[in-house]
Amino acid sequence: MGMQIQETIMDKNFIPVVGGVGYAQPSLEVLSCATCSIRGGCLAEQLTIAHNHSYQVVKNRKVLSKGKHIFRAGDAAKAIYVVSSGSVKSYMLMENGEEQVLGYYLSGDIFGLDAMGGSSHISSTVALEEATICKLPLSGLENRVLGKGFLNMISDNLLREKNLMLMLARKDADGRLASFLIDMSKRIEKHGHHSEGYLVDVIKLPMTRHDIANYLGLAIETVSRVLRRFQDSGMLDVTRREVKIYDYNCLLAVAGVQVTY
Amino acid sequence: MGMQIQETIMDKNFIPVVGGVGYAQPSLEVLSCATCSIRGGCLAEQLTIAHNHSYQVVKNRKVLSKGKHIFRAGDAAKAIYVVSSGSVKSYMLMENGEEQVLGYYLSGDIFGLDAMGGSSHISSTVALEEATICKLPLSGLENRVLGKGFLNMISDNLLREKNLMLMLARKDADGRLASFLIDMSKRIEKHGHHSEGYLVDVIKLPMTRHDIANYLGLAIETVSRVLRRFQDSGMLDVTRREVKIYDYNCLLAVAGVQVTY
DNA sequence: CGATAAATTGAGTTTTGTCAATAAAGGTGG
DNA sequence: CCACCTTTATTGACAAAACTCAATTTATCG
Repeated sequence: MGMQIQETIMDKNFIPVVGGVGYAQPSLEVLSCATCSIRGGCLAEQLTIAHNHSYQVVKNRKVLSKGKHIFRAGDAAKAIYVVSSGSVKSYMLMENGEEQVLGYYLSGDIFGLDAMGGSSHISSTVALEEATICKLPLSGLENRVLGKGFLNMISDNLLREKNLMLMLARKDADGRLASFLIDMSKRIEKHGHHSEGYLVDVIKLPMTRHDIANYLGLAIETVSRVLRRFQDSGMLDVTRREVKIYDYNCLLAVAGVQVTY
Repeated sequence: MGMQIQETIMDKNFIPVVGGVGYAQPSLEVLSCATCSIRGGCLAEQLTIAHNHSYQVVKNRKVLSKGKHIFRAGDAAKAIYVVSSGSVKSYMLMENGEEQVLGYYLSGDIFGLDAMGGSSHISSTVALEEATICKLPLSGLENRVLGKGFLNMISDNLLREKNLMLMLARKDADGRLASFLIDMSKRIEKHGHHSEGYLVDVIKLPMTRHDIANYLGLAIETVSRVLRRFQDSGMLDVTRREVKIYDYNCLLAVAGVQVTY
């Protein structure tokens, strides 16, 4: 692909590296695209697949420690981010200071689309654990050409939102937890961290019960109790953040309807 | 604006008309852009503002009677629709045959974005009353240029979804109903159907209690009871589909937090 | 005008939230 | 490395919110 990739300092948090294979500059802070584990190809290339070659693609990659923000609501930013490893939480702060969790992004997920159209982000994003984040500066998103990857990204986003809406509008606490666990399990599996070949699917939840409850519109006590009930039924085992799923089909049944294409 | 507007038959439901002023062909079925009451300019123009003039803009407008579908889930369609008058309901049918209402679109609202990325719509849209719908065929959405209007559209959509999510995750029945009424009131007002200068804001709900309940994730009896309670408190009057709002500020207080820029 | 659909209202049950106490884990500094 | 403190999670008892079932009234449509 005859794409121009250039070293450019974008901001003090994200240190740019040369993309492609063979130019890795390994360090604790800066990683190259060569070590990227994202499957299905690099988003930056997809985003510019129908590109007229007059723009430059800059890829920045950084390791953020737990609790560090990628961006905050109000930040003027026209960029899209990709989780290369670890996990992040997207949330909004309301007038009363309360927080509403909007979603979680795991390895391979794309986030930061809420800045489109507006000049600044409406939500904030924070690392839930040590995470590697790729920043794709999209200055001048206007007047750019839509690649297939871009449309798929918007489409995936819409589908995920519809699923969440469905969950909040139609499901009880059991259904919400089951849906949540299935979603997490699927997404972890998708990106290669799944223990294939085993009967037991073990997932590690990167967020607190408080965050799960907030996201699902439940009280944290309800989250605890439902997980306890799931465990008592033999469907799974929970030990704090670690969940061992024994009966995936049963979990699917409890979750009820899902939205898919 | 040097835009090419051409008469082209797109499908049997939507009969194309010549855009601009002076070429109206009034009939019960076909209306021209000249009679369009959408404020803030035509979307078709905004969508192609940075256009390279090699594509053609086709505008189709049609009056649909109550219960008629604009599109159904699975329909292969790359188009965006605008409500010129009346109202429509967006919903999904789940495996068990149950319906989930995703949203309502009133005069001036844009819908049909769920087809982006995928080759077909994931939701269905039906007229709640007699409605005039403009169809903007966007064949070859890929490789088109993003105008500011397009980005704003996506941005507005995101904001509305965040608000719904917030409502379903954090608000009780009272909050949901209050938010819903405020949202409807605002959107009716925005497009000029508001009784300006009066102390009483009268809105006509185009959907059934069943649809409201479904959308808000409540039982229809709860919707009835909450509206009754609102009426007893003197905040508003409800007579079936007609709502007279006496104390907008009180309604705002009950609704609680809202998401805005 | 009658039949069907939509909306209201009441009674009782279920689900979920709130308050409170306790236990376990993780982090910090001596 | 351990003790301490803070955060996170669990569990129980009770209260509040919302749902279901059922009956009735009121519109709407043919």
